[in-house]
Amino acid sequence: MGTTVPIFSHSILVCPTTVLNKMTSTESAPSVNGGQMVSIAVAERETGVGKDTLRVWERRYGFPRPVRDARGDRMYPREQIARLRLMKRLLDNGHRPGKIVLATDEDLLVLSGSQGGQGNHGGHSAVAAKSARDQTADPLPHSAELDALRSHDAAAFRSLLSQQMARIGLEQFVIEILPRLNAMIGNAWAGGKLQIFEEHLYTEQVKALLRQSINNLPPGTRRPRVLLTTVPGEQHLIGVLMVEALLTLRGISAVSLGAQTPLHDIAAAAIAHDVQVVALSFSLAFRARQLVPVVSELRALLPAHVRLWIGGMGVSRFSGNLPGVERLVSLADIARLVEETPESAGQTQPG
Amino acid sequence: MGTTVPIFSHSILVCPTTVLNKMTSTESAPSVNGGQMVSIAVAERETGVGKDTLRVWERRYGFPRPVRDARGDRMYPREQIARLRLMKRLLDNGHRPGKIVLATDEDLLVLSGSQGGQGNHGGHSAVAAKSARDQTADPLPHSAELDALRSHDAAAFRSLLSQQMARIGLEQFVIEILPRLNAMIGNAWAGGKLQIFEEHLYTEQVKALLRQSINNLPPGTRRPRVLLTTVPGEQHLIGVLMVEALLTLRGISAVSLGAQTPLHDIAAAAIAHDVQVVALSFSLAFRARQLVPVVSELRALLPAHVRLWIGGMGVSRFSGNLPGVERLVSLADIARLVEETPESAGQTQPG
DNA sequence: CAAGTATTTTTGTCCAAGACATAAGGAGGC
DNA sequence: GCCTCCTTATGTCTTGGACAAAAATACTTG
Repeated sequence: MGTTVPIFSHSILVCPTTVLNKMTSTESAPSVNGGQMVSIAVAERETGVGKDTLRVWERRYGFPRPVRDARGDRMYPREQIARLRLMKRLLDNGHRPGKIVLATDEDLLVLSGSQGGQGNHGGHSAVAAKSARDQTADPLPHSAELDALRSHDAAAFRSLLSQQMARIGLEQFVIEILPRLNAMIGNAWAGGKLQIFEEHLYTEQVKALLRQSINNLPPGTRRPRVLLTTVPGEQHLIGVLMVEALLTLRGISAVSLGAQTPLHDIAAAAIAHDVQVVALSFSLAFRARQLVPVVSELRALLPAHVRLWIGGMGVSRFSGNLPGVERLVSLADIARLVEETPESAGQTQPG
Repeated sequence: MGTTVPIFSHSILVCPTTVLNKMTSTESAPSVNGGQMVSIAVAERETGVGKDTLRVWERRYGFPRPVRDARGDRMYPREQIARLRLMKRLLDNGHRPGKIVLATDEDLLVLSGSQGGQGNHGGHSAVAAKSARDQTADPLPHSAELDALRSHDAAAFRSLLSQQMARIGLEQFVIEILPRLNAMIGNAWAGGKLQIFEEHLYTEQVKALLRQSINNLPPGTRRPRVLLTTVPGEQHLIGVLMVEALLTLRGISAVSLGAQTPLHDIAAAAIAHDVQVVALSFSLAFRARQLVPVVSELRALLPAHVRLWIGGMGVSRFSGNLPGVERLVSLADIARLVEETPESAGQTQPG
């Protein structure tokens, strides 16, 4: 998912890290102890907050404050898990743990409901939270798509998308409708108005529709050959699919490697597949600070004659320029970039 | 990916756990240091062996033996990562770390090549390994598909798959060809005969083909309604897609939430979508130790009337039974499970 | 010798407290 | 308003020790 997605931090692929810790018996034991305690491994899995982080929060902020079992191991009560989940969501929206641990549960709920997707980082604090309570929460534009998602009607949602696509065409659909939808879903999720599984459903349906559309197009044959993927740390593939659709629409051959290809392997693949362009997609969930170093590194690994395109919401917030790297500010830029690629000159009609 | 996939441990979406630990720069930095070092977080992601376990192995067995960066942090050379992957694979097959750390790389290859997917647990040891050396090492069956992948010809590879599917039909293709291919790719990858990006390409192509096939079928309408997804920690979606294809082939309505849905949200989705069945896919990359606890936990979260199916290579190696959970030993079992589901009785013809 | 039980070894996960680099926030200057 | 320097906040990593569950081995008994 994700290129252009305003995204929900741990939506579809949040968690994975370390691997689940403690074993099964640990999990069964809790249920014996009154039935509602979970080990630190389970807590990590259920909240998306790492074990180390859970311990350090406990040490620094005094929360969470798990009880200990006979062995001295942490056992988290369900309520703390629930609160951790809430906190995690706020963290993903730009809040800081030091601030929100002090807030009351009520404040957390208000915070999660009041603020939009991104942008408003900074000044948030427990205090700001209270003032926010006065505001009317985020108006969230009404849309048939959102209604379909909220009523869990995958077929209806899919139909709505298909109809729009049929009406305005794949290109316009990808360039105009999808970015808007992505933003809307992202906001709804961030505001707690959409559950995680509803957002998963959205992502799956859009991906399926895009893939279907791409499959129905004749395979691209024209230059430049483009390699599509995301870097490690970026799980969202929607952006890649959107670009793949636009390229294939123009008869350009695109090869997708899916998400999170190690940089070294991207470079190896670029050479093996003999592409002229490598295109990367970055969602808002991608750590902003990592963008420049990662892209620079990949640029260094790639042969000089291979162009590097980067796009997605994660790139939009970055203003600088990197030598040898081309930014895809809007999806419509693809046309321009394609024309600017020398290898394509013979076959595309500029202007 | 992954349900039934014999899979390559970190294929497409390896990482996730906690959030990527060290940053990307960690990943990029190494390339500066001679180009092939990875942090412990990355090592965990790429090998499937937990951080704690990596450290304890180093302490006890002297392997892996990472170098240290300026900060004193472990940096694993690529070769050790490759060896760890091989070891992980053997562990998943019932070997024990204390034995195989002593074996030579050659022995590891022989072991991984000589024995099939599962079954032969028990007596394996380094000694057994050596005797195995007499056997011909993993012959890696020659296949046109593998050749196409190795020559990076996505179109040719896709054609091969399409042709086979057209010849024997989607059902047989999913039940017979794909598991074999997955196993072959997994072996090739584990044996270092396939690069990461080649395996990414494989995964993407198969997923695209499956999705295309599913889209071409009429949407399922019959009971039971099935919810498909994977748990946090399991990124491989191929298994989910395979099951989705088989269900849709039978006219059964399946809803897919993609990979890594938090357990809580799986339960919420099951209720919201009013499904009779939740089906999970586990690849070999999924930590064996976590299977029982995770499944038990989800079972507890789900309403009693919702059935829980688990399948994939990650489940095959588990022999026990869990109350209220049904194992999908082979893909062909789907027919049986469907018939056994009460809600479907009115519409399916048993026996 | 088979089968079952007790004992030993192996193995993964957890804990503690500390260290440190990077991110975010804020101050100051152009 | 934008950029740079400085301070604080935060997450990840480190070491060495501990322990329970699983696996392997030894031992008993029929």
